[in-house]
Amino acid sequence: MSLPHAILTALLEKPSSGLELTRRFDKSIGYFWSATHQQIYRELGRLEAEGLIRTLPAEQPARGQRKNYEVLPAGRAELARWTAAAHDPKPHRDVLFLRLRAAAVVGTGGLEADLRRHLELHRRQLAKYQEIEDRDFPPDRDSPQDRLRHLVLRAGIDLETFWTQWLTHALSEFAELSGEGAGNREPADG
Amino acid sequence: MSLPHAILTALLEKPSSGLELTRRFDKSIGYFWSATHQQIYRELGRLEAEGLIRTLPAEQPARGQRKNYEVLPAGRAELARWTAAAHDPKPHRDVLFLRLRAAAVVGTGGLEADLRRHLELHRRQLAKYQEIEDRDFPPDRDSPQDRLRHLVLRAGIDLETFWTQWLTHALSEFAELSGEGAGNREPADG
DNA sequence: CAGGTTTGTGCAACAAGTTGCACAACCACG
DNA sequence: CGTGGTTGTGCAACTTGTTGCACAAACCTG
Repeated sequence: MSLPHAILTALLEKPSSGLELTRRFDKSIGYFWSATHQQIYRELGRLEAEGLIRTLPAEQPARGQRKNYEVLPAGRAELARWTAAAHDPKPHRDVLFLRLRAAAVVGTGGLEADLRRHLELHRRQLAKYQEIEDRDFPPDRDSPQDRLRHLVLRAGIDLETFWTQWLTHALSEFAELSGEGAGNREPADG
Repeated sequence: MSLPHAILTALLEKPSSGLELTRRFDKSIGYFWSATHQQIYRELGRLEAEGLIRTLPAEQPARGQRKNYEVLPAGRAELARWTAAAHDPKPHRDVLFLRLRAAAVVGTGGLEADLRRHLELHRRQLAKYQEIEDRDFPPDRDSPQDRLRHLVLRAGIDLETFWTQWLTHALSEFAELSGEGAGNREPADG
């Protein structure tokens, strides 16, 4: 439902080929919407068939040749419509919560190490985001576009902050649990 | 990848029929892993075929008859293995961030109203979680199982807190943007 | 006991995302 | 000039989740 609109946005920011798009989805856009090149090519084909984008008229190459796409007015209109339309927030489908719930039943053995690993990963991601913020969003530059992009980055920073704090708390709970004596790793059998 | 394990967890907590599971997925488990009854029935069939669960031997009914499932030792082992295995955290795939990024290109018209709606929804969800916390996690009850479940609930509370704060911030930015004069709703055309 | 509603189980088709691979052109290097 | 790596495009099969519907039994209610 959303990948075509992510592509339209990226193409409006700058007309690109499939591979260029893939690279941008590995960087900035990919922080909140990842996609493989296979997905992107498939979607580019659909969007072209629907008349929302077209290849830049300069070139008309054969298979295996680079193609540059740009957004047509119908594509811009569709993106504007989608952006303004109501979308319900979806619950956070996180495997980690599931695993904690499972651990309450089958024991916490091995889980702690992975929590530590996650903590480290989230700390790194947080540092990366903060670096981007320092580099790309100095206090003076202040166009509406900058503000909106900054807003998205802030969400990323705040979410990573949440994860580092929550994982730290979780690990301290784990430490207490295993410090309370035997019988805590494997709860009573059903 | 995770639904079967969610079902195993739920069945270990209490052997149930498909519909009972569906109801529990609409409540507590569904806060972080939702599933429809169709998904659940399909998965129950697979889990039974793999020998991880079985119908309670008491009854052996025909189609349209209630069936109660319980977890077999192999199922418990698989759940323990999965819980302890390493899983990489996935990026937050949120449509809202995509829409903000799109709004930076096609304008913010209409988006503000939906942000307000989201804020209201997240406030309500937060209130619901806090109610559950007050009701189900008094400071005295303190078994390892309780602690782990409380940890998951805390994550839900903190995430909803994040959303309400971030959305409030986003709306204040929007107010500033539209207060700065004309030409801000539709950025310069390409 | 006839007829409608609720409860419970389940299939089929579809949509979205993932994985694996194929293949063309271009470029560098001996 | 040929051959091997890199760049770029794309198909096919699979997995997971969603939507729509079918159908049986149980339970009311006149």
